[in-house]
Amino acid sequence: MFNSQIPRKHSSETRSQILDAALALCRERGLEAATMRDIAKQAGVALGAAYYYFPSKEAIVQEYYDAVGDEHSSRVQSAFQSANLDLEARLRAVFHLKLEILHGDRRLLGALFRYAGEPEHPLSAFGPATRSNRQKSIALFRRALAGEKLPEDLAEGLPLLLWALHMLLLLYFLHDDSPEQSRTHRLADSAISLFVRMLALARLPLLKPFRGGLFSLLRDAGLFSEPTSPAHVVPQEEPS
Amino acid sequence: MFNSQIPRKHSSETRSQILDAALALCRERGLEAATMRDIAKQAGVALGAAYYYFPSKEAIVQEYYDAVGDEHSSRVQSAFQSANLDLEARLRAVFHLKLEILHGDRRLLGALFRYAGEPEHPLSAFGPATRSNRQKSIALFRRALAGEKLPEDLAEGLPLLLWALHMLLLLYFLHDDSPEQSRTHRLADSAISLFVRMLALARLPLLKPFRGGLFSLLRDAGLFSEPTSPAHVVPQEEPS
DNA sequence: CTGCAGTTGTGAACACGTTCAAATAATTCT
DNA sequence: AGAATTATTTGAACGTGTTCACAACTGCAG
Repeated sequence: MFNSQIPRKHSSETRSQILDAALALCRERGLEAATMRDIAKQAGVALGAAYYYFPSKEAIVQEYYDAVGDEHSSRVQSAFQSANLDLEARLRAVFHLKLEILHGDRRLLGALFRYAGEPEHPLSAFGPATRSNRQKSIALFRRALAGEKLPEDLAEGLPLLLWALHMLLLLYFLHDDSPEQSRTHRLADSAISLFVRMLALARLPLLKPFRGGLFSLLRDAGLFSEPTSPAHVVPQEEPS
Repeated sequence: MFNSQIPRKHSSETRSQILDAALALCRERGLEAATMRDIAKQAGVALGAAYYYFPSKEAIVQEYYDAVGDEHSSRVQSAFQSANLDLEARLRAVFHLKLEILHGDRRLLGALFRYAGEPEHPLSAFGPATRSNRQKSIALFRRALAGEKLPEDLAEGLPLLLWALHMLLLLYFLHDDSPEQSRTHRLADSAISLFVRMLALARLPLLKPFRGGLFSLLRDAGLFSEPTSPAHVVPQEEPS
């Protein structure tokens, strides 16, 4: 009553009925072909009800992305706890677990990049509105690198770099029509192996200036400041 | 009469009137806000006429992308001929000329990535339908690298890598709200400088296995086969 | 029970991109 | 020239995502 800041609860099961119907139809027919009217009908509600619970059609699949992120975090955590993995194995876990979760949902994933080039759009994968998701994903890579005794500059830059690599891999995943997307999995392994070997090399003092160059490049880009204050995207941020 | 294979001419000026109106309105209001009805009205034709000359709204801005590609090729060629530039200067020319052409058209550019994740879409930036454009762009980077006496693997892989880098830079460009996108320009210079220094390093035999790793990674991804036959995307290709 | 306020649900209506049958203009053929 | 064919142009109509004024329901205070 006195604060409407707290996200509304939207109780009742209607919400998940709509969500389930939407995801089922999108998985079956693809994103465009699944119309809001079909979704509402399948959920057993009127068209308007869907818009009572979700601001837009894309917001429904955004919810799916969020769920994927949570599932990914949870599975990675389990994997890291259940065994003592070295760096390469940890990275493989992060990559392959993501691909496993997404397996079979490629049609749903197409919209991931749809608004990538429109910063002001609330569903832009690189925009401010999806920041918390992004940070949660980057944190997984930071955890995979934890305890590797890296120089400070690398420790700060590599998680972001790995996340970017992971986004590129998802893009490839979407275009991969090899059976079971086996190509994407092989590509992930090759890339990780190469990454780990280069990391060993990067520790040599000989390459210090290059690391510095990469680091200041990323810093100048404003990509580091994002976690605490999104410098290059949006200024408004209430003081917590 | 006997062959309708040759792309129809679509004579008359109506076509360019529609194109001009569309680009003007999109530049002014953004892509979504410029409706086909407004475009047709501004061009002084009926709604249907726009669809007689262009298959879709997005196809109009695709035409813009094509024009940008041609303009870019032309300007790069001039720059390379007018002076004897070293590798770094050539790369700077390619990057900055592109940014110059795009300057002021960022709202038009948003759609570049819209279908990136939907391979079957005719406007997917990485799909088969836009292949010739892509190849033209990659050729520019190949030309920038020409005469650098590179090992064969690098000579084949680097143009593609630079093109990918250039796409990432465009993505940053779209999100860059610094005045005149100065941040993007600085980022380009840093990245190019870093690239050139790493290239010198990459020539050392010490790093051969890494080059090989990167090369086979790209080859496995099927990214090389694209120029002559788009292996991983689409099979149908008439024997020329 | 009655009112009443908040929540939940409805479907007509809007603007959009797109399609299409039909109308008109241009060109070619006889 | 007139006829026939093709190229261009028109605007109504379709299906879409989304909005909105309203109806129905729920829980609770009187």
